[in-house]
Amino acid sequence: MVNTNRMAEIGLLIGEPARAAMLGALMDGRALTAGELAGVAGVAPQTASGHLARLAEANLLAVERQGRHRYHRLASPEVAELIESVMRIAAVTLPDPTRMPVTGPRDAQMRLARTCYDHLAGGLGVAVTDALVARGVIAFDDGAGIVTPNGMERLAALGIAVDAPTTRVTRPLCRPCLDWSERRPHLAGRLGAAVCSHFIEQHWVTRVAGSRALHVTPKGQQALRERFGIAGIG
Amino acid sequence: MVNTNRMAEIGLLIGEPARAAMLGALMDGRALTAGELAGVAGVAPQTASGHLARLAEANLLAVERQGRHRYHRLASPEVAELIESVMRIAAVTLPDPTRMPVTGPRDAQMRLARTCYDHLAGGLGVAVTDALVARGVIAFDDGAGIVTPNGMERLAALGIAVDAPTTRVTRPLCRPCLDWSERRPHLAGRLGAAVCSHFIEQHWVTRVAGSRALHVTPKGQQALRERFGIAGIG
DNA sequence: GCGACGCTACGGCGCGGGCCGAAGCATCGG
DNA sequence: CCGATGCTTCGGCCCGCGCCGTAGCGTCGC
Repeated sequence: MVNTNRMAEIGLLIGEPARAAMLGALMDGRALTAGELAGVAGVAPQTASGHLARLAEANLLAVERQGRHRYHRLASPEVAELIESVMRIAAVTLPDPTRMPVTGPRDAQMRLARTCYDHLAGGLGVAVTDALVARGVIAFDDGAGIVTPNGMERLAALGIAVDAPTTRVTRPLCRPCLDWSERRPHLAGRLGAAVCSHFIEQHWVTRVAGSRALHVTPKGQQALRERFGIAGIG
Repeated sequence: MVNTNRMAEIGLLIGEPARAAMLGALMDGRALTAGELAGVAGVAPQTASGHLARLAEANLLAVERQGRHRYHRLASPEVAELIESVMRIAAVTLPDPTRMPVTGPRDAQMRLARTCYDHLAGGLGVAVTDALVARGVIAFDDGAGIVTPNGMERLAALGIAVDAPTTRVTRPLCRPCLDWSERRPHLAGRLGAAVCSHFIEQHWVTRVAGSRALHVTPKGQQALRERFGIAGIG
């Protein structure tokens, strides 16, 4: 039997506004310093330090020191999936509709294009996913995803290479990820990460400082039109 | 942007031993009374009542009154997935290995066969899943699952019918579920639920009172051998 | 109607933990 | 070497909340 006390510990770690904000900020998959995380959480550095120590001690975060900075990132894709589950519930089961989050320009940009741990999400993520489905690269069978027999070749033709399976328990190659803004599945898993990396390497998108939002460059808009038949993003 | 405060609320609800125990107990998909849940959590009825009210108010639980009893169940499959995510992290990232759960006879039975929300898990769940893969009914492509083109016919031949897609956002038909004891994926989703229902209706398995564990009947052992080529379970 | 039972509402106790100020350690720049 | 910066440790304040005792409300059996 899974220890329910251990479950409660996990919940308690998420169940504090400052820590929840930190975990949410780390959902872009990058590593942030303790100071930056203190900023997003809106607490003093000492407070943040304590929170981060607890999160790291529980193996939810991985810490790496570089000079006088300490970089923190989510310990594993499994932790990202956990946070994602929480976000999905948080977005859907609002007991009081009046508490809906405020929508501003930053919110709009997030909805248009952003990262979700290590893959594309928002309008861009869904559009790219739809395009890959339409082109017969991947298929979503009612909530589960697969790569079609010759899908890998077509991906290679697009210049997208997927890492060989890691030695550990294999992480899903092609996983659907239902996110809060679009309420529709988009491409996640190892393939989703590869696509996202490719978009960034080609400078089709750039990260917006201090946010999970992505900016689609003119070069990216051109690539989206010509290679994926997508217009009107960015 | 997803409200991080709302995220913290969700975490806080899980982050209390009594509530975590209740949510864990409800992972078998059945509805339990407030009194039963108080027993599971090891707290007085008044305390349990307060917890359940909070969980219901946050839409994590659905409540149904029947006479002088109040039956509580997880509000949705999404909530079950959330709890499952927490369990997965709880089982994997033990900071202190000495805190591993005690293994007893009850634990052994749980590992052999149990329900996971609404589908089969444990050794039985994995064995049945493997058998369905070997018979070409379903396929798991590196973590994502699909039903093969003629898989539905073969399922119908086995007497297993899957409900027509619900009107709401479709729940995955064939989803892999990685659980804590086997560390291997087993069949979940609507199809997993249909398989589990079929096993129970045919009296191949029976629920063990007060537990998520399942008992495999002699009739069930025969069916497993003849129809799925599975031996040595139960 | 009456008692038993399941559950809920209220009040008060006590503990855990979040918060920041002050101080202490490392690291970098000059 | 010295100051600035990033981060952590310690200590004390205080709020939140989990807990149960008591009491109240609805439902069932007789």
